[in-house]
Amino acid sequence: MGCYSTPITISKILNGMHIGGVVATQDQNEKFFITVAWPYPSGAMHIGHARTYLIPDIVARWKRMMGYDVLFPMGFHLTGTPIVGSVERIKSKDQSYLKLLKEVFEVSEEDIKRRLEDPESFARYFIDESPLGYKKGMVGLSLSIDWNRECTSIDPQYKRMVEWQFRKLYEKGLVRKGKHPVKFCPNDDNPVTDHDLLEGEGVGIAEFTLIKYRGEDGAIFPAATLRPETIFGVTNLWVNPNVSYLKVKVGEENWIVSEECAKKLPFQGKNVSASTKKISGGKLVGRSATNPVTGKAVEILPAKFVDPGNGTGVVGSVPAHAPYDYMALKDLGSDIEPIDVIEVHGRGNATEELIAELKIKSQHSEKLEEATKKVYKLEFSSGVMASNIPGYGGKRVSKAKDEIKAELLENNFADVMWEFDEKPVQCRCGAECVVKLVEDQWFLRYSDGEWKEKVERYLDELELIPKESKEYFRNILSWLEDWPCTRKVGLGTKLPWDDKWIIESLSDSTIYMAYYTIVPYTKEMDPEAIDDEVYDYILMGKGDPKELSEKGLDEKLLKKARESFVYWYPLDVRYSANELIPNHLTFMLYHHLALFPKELAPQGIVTFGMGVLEGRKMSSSRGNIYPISKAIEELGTDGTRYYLTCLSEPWQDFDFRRGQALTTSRIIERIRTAVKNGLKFEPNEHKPEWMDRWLLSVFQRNVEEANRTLAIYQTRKGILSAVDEPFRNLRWYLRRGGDRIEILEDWIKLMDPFLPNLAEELWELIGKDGEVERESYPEFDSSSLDEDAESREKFIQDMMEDIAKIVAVALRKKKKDEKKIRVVIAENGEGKEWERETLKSAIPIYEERFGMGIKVEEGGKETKEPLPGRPAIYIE
RNA sequence: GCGGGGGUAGCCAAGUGGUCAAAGGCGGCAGGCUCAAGACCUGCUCUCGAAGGAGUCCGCCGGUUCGAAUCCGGCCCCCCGCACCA
Repeated sequence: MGCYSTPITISKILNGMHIGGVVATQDQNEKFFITVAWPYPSGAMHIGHARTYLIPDIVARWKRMMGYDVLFPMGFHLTGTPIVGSVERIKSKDQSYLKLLKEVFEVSEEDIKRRLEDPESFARYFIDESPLGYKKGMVGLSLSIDWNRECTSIDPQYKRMVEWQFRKLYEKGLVRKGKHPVKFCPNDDNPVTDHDLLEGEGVGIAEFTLIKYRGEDGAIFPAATLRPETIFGVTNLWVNPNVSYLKVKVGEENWIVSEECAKKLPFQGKNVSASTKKISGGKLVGRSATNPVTGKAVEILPAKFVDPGNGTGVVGSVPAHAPYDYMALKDLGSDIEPIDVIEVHGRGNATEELIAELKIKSQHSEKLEEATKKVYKLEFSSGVMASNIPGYGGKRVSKAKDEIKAELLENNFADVMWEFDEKPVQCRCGAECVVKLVEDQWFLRYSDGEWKEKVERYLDELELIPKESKEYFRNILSWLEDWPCTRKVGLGTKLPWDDKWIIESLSDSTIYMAYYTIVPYTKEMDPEAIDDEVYDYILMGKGDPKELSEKGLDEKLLKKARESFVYWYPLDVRYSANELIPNHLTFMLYHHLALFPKELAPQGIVTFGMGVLEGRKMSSSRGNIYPISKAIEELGTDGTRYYLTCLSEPWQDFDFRRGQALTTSRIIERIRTAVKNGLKFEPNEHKPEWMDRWLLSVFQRNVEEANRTLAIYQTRKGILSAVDEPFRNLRWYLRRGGDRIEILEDWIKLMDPFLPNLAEELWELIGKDGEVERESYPEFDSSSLDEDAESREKFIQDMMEDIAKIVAVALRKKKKDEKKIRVVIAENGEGKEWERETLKSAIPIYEERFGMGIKVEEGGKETKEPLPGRPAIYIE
């Protein structure tokens, strides 16, 4: 297999031509600033990444040829924990990870030791050095990136900007401290993300209300519930007679909870004094406790369904609305009557009905789970509080729930604790995770009404592609809450006013597009000398560069940085994955709108669909990736570009199939061959006189379509119009006796944004100097349109199809020897001359195609009269 | 559960009221070129049909309409996101 196009790229690299990239110029043309989500270099660059970076490259190249000053930069995101985690795994000789490095990422034993045992060096390895790394992949794909702007999220100058950004937000009151429950590994003493879990991915955290029933001796039985509104219907409490309970001191109170619960409470901000006083559940049975709201005493009864590992191990019993409670009372033979506190319009008690319907016989029935869910859902969505409930009668359950809970908490009648809504949740280290309440976490206040509204309003001005994503954004805003923006571990920028925290990775990369505009200048600055005033000047135009220069910075450099920012900002289009809409892209809008005037917020967002490989999710850890280096080797640079582009539009999902890619990408070779052959043609006198006009005409239609679709970011349609269609037309033209390829120059220009290496190669081949990419992109010229020529060729093609049908039917099971085709044109048709001339020109291709002689006649005394424009066809 | 997207021929994928048996690509088949293979070129690729026609077809079921892949209602199935994580 040939690397069709790579030799040119490589020769450019050798000639020192900025490794295939393109340096942005500020020529005071119209500017176009385009960025794409920067990669996190924790492994090999694969074909999915390749498409992400290729699509904006096509647009950047097109805009450049359209005469824009284009800025298409690239940086690398190193913030966060995965790289640090990978390095840890190497140090601890994690065999499965080492295997991945060696076998999938093709890292040598030596490089693992030499380069990968430090996070920054690890990242640099996958950015610069690895043959499977990002930069080699991007260069190999001929991406026209301005590498002068390369930067990372841990460059000191970048960190200064993030510090500036956070202090600004802090001053505006948009960052504040708060509490939040998280998944936490007690063994590692660290919060865990879903990614770090052995089991329990996607498990949610549910907030239980602990209702404080006071026992006779003053000890509190905190009954855990998800339904505080049922407190009015509690008839008794449940404990499990077979488990141990502890009396522990929580703050000033004595609580009786299960042993498991006593271990969890300290993680949830409860001040718990250790206690060794065990009480068996059985011993609690028979005691009584007082309902804090109704003041009624209720008895403590035994129930085996009570799970000591969930909540407190103490449960309030609401037989009217909880199937478990109902059955447990039945099992005990108790005469306690259920108390209805929720009504569902138009039906009786849902609990009793379901128990009857599902034929549930005891508290051990498996069907109780199902019944419980149904009752809960029904009563939550369509239930109202019974009319006799003071203060809440008639209120919707969904509303009353929160109000009652708030009231209970306010009166110290209740507390809260968190539990996973599914179990088990197990850390990679094997330990069982707990819910921890992080107390001094910093939050970005995305729930802030004013801030949120700004974003919401801006959505209407923003160009969103595909436009469906606007609905998606709106939906995100409807539920987006405050975002915990700091972490204890990982790479990144320290929170400027509280340096035990590191700014979390999605929060430190919300305005980095602004940073690209100034990298060439900040690189020259001493990071120590950069303070908030410097960024106030560069990004907001405040202050005087002359005064600032006294900090030890070059005044000219400062001015240039400011000019560059002003020149390029705002961002014209942002490319990113649609899975980043719920976080990064939304945050990007928030931060821009908080820090800059609306005019400087990103103008457009294009979101990518998902990619899969051979129908399966791409996954480095499972080895299901197709590294970009391999793609370039097997398909060639332009072959890879071609296949990735025509696979689907950017926002659509795609399935990369290597086998298909191998055959599809052969088009590069076919075009090359066709052009080479086309150059050798001798003038052909049999060519119909309109053929050249035809070729120019249909080519103009391709030009129009290519420009139209690129302008709306439809690169798939774009490549079909710029590459496939002209090629198909060219082949028809040659088949029809065409002999001079007048469109060649423009066609090469047209294909350049998509297949730059092939374009350059052909450009040279046809004897042109310089580079195609410096030429102007062809623009639609309606004066070349030729309706007559187009309808003639259309007529010929339609007739060919009709003849083929008739030949197939007429000659079924017969030999075509000595048969002839006779085409009879209507003699009364106005266009009979036109028809005859057109059809006669096609005789050679018809004869070749059908292997029979063909006659074109007029009139005739056939049974069926031919219609004008619809000649009759006879096989005889 | 909530929200977003989707189900079109062997596969991928265009297609938003008639011009649709449905573009294009891949695969398959046949022919040409070639010593041969690859590449390249041409044609065929739902069923029936001795004349350009007919039938069936776009996840399933109904409806609107002279006419539905396309519009409306209901159902089934698939993918993605639901947060402290890049």
